[in-house]
Amino acid sequence: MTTASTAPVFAALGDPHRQQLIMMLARGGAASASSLAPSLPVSRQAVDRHLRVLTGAGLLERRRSGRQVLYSVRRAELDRSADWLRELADGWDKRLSAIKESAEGTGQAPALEKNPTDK
Amino acid sequence: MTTASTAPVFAALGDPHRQQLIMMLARGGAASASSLAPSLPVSRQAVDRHLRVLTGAGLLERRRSGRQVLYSVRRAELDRSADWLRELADGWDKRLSAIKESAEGTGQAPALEKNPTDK
DNA sequence: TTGATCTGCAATGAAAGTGTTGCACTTTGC
DNA sequence: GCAAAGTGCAACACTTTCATTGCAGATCAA
Repeated sequence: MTTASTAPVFAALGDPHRQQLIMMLARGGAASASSLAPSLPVSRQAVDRHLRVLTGAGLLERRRSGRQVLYSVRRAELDRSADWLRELADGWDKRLSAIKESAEGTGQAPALEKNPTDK
Repeated sequence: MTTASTAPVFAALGDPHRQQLIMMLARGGAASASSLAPSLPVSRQAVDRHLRVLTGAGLLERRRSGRQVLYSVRRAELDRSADWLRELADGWDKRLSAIKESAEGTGQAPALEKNPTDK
């Protein structure tokens, strides 16, 4: 399964400035740190560091174009993380269904209160 | 639109231990910090703090049951974050389509290189 | 009431993240 | 070559996060 490999992606998306940057890139197309910086209340260097964090998480792509470096969105990684969330939610849904069924069968409160890890 | 309100959720999901905890809760049902702690290589207090972070992000629900406190998954918040990701990916897709269309019309490389924020 | 179990909270320290400034380097156009 | 524009990187301060230990308080069963 998709274990903890999505953690860096979520960590990267966990910063408001980085969210803003990736939204700007998704809507406006590829852009450089210098061109994005004026839209944020931080320095050009700080923006570049954020973009590198996003790139490191696999969410962005870097490529050189003349004297500037352009960042653009990598959709695959977005999809992967969305899938992880969906699987998590579905797992929880199955759990709820199983509990409901069990409750209907026995007529009493199910194993929700039970510890999954007794030692 | 869903702006930066999902940032705390992603930040909460950005830690491997917290991912592990929420997966355990989704699969095993509600549980307390004490019962979850033996499955992780950290102390009971550390686990409780992680669970509180997840709760603060809206991902978990706390309720008292006798002498223990049980945490369980709140599906709504998972869905909200998954939606945010999907919108982001879709936005990028639309952008790509527009570029492709523009390229077909003019017969040359489109605005991918252009800065969206000129100042 | 007593003892065992579980939670709540404070203090502490190590580590990582965020943002800044300053400067060097590369590329481009004249 | 020279200047302008853009990127790369290092040092620094500040804040936050992660995890620990220790102890107090609450709850339950006998």
